[in-house]
Amino acid sequence: VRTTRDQLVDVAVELLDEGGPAAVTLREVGRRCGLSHNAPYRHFEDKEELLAAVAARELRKQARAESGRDVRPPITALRHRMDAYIRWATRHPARFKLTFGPWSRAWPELGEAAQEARVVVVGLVNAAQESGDLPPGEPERMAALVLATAHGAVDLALAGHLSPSGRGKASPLGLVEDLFRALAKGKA
Amino acid sequence: VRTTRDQLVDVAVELLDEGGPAAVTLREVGRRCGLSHNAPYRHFEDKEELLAAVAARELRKQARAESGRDVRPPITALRHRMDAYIRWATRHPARFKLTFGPWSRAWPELGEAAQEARVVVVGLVNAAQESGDLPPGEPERMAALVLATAHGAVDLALAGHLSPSGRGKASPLGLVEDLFRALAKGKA
DNA sequence: ACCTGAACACCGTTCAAGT
DNA sequence: ACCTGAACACCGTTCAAGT
Repeated sequence: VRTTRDQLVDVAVELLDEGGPAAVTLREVGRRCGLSHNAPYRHFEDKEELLAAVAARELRKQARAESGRDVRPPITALRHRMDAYIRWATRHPARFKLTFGPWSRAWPELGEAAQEARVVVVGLVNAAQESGDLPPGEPERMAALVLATAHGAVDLALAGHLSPSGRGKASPLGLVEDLFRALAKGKA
Repeated sequence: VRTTRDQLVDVAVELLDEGGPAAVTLREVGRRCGLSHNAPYRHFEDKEELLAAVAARELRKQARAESGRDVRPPITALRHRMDAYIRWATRHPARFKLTFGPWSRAWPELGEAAQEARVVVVGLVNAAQESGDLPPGEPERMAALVLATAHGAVDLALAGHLSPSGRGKASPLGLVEDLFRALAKGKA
């Protein structure tokens, strides 16, 4: 079903991609939907709630993308998952930044989307441990380490702060692979 | 010297800490300095340049904090450095978020501050390699891995997305220590 | 339940003018 | 060189009113 609410979220993403966070305006969102300048208030408490809905939907979409592929070995599936995350952030930096933006309240919908993304990674880490590609240890914690590295690497890369000097130039995915190597050696 | 420009940056940080990014307003910054509502335009091109000045100053201050301590062994000094970074971000989330916010132009001052922070970490990684606490390998790249993990861990923690489930609960510093352990085992 | 139009208080930015 | 005051175009939000 394509509700007016969904359309408002669509237009918000459109504006976000076009002109960055500053371009997302309740009034313009209303106008692009052919409604009055404050029609959005019939569907969202305020601007922050619209932005939270955008963030939750995009993060959930990302979490479910490419999760159907059942690649072997599991460590490769895990690498593909983190590669998808990094490519998503690189391709849609404004959406990525919004997703982890500063919220003045807690948004359950967004928290659930984040958990959904986390659960997928924990499952892949678990499988990689069973196949012997990753050492034993609490999967939740190891997944957090993998996610933190991928997330931080791509965030620093977007800011242009990921060692732009010539030697030892690092890509976000390259750093994740470095982490996998370090973890794998630890198991031997 | 305490120039008017410095005072404007001070007030901007004050507003940022008080009410988040939305509270930082050129007009209010002017007012709090006892000037007219658009006096800031005599010192900054536009709002973004003021924010970039704030970000650059805060990041540089962070990079230089606790860099004088000469702790042994070097791996401990490196851990202290990352701990300082994590505590800074946790204590001043709005400054941290602003520092890595989305800029429409490149700000050399900010880039230099980031490089300054990076150089410190590269030096500590190098020392830890020489003392045998970290395995050999390009120091720039290993430093990028360490920084990415710390940065991503604290960013996820601020968003409340760092495995808030009971078991395997991870703190940003705990994840950095996990990384050190994985790297150290690799050297043997 | 959803929408409109006027209204209020605010903001970024520009401009003519002052010292 | 630095500052002021008026002005313009915009925005988030509220409210009375319509269907």
